[in-house]
Amino acid sequence: MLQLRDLPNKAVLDKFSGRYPEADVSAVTAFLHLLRVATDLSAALDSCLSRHGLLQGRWWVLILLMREDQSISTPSVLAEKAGVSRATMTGLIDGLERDGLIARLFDKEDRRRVSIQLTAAGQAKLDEVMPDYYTRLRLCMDSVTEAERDILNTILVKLNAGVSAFSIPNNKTTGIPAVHQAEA
Amino acid sequence: MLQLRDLPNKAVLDKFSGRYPEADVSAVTAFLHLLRVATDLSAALDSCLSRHGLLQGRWWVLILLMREDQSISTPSVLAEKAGVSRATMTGLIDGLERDGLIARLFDKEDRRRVSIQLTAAGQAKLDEVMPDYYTRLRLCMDSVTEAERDILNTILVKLNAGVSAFSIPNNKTTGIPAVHQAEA
DNA sequence: TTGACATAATTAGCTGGCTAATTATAATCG
DNA sequence: CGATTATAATTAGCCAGCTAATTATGTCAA
Repeated sequence: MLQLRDLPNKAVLDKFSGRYPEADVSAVTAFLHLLRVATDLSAALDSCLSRHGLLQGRWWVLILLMREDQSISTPSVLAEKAGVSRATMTGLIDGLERDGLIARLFDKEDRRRVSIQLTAAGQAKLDEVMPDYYTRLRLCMDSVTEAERDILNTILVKLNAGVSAFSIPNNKTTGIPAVHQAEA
Repeated sequence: MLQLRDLPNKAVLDKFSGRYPEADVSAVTAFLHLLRVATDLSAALDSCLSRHGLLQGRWWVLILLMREDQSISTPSVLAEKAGVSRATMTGLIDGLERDGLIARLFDKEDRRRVSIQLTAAGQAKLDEVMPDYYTRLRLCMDSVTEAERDILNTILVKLNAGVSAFSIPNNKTTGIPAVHQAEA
């Protein structure tokens, strides 16, 4: 994700909105601000996890396993739930297996399948990481009131619905007939 | 950034907050929701830009140049403002130069320095991309009211201040004496 | 029953980020 | 002056994602 160190100030916004009348200044400001803070939060989370020898991808796999009964799942399901490709999940599992945090269990019934199970060491790692993560997150969000959290969620739902606007064909500005974009 | 496809539901949150009393459920929910939506917005922006042959890094360099008088800057300043390393900026500039969107100008005074200038083709590319971007962004944010945008910004400022909580040493949960962490 | 297709996981190779090392040049101080 | 230090950009090589291809296995219908 883009690391926006230098958000536009008033003068820059005026310059751009002068040249591009399509610009909605408060929308641009809020959008860039959101991306910027989310990137910083993500980096901060990484720095917290790395103290425990984890990164977001591997940490999330452990969490997904702990959510399951018996702490068991499969690579393809984990890939889907973590939002990464199966190839990437294979790599994450390789690393976690090497560290003894998860184990591969080969399926006798269907030999294409592999089950992934959290080991005792993996659970112990979570029991070390999660209290630290939760404590820091609580502190991070401390000044955001419950009312603000509710409104934030409301806004995020709206934004999530709006994401599709970025994929809708726009023949006016691209000059490409919409029919061609629809084919792509 | 983590691609959280599967946010925790009530049952999962209860399970985790039962085992880890440090968890603040509404904080966790809002935090993950924010990261999730920001990731989706970032990916959507990429898909918009890629229709014009750009990605976020290269697009942002063009914007940073257009902000400047004469549309000129230097690799090190651009790296700082874009939040990437100088090495990465060298690569971005290589690509943009190859496509003729920017030009390297060698400084006669100080031969270590290189200036980077937006070319006419680069400005033309922005004039093609920005209206499309702004139009889509306006649509994306359409249902978020001005009042909500204000509150969002307020919340983001608070979260930004809270980011440091992730880097504060926490000797209770890590078991590592704070003095050692401070040295690291 | 066997050929075509489907599915699961992995491997191979690409990309864009990073850090550390390198090259070139300038500035400073004994 | 000339050695040391500082600065700017680049190169080299690492890592974590990705897609596409591969391997292995299972399913189904002619």
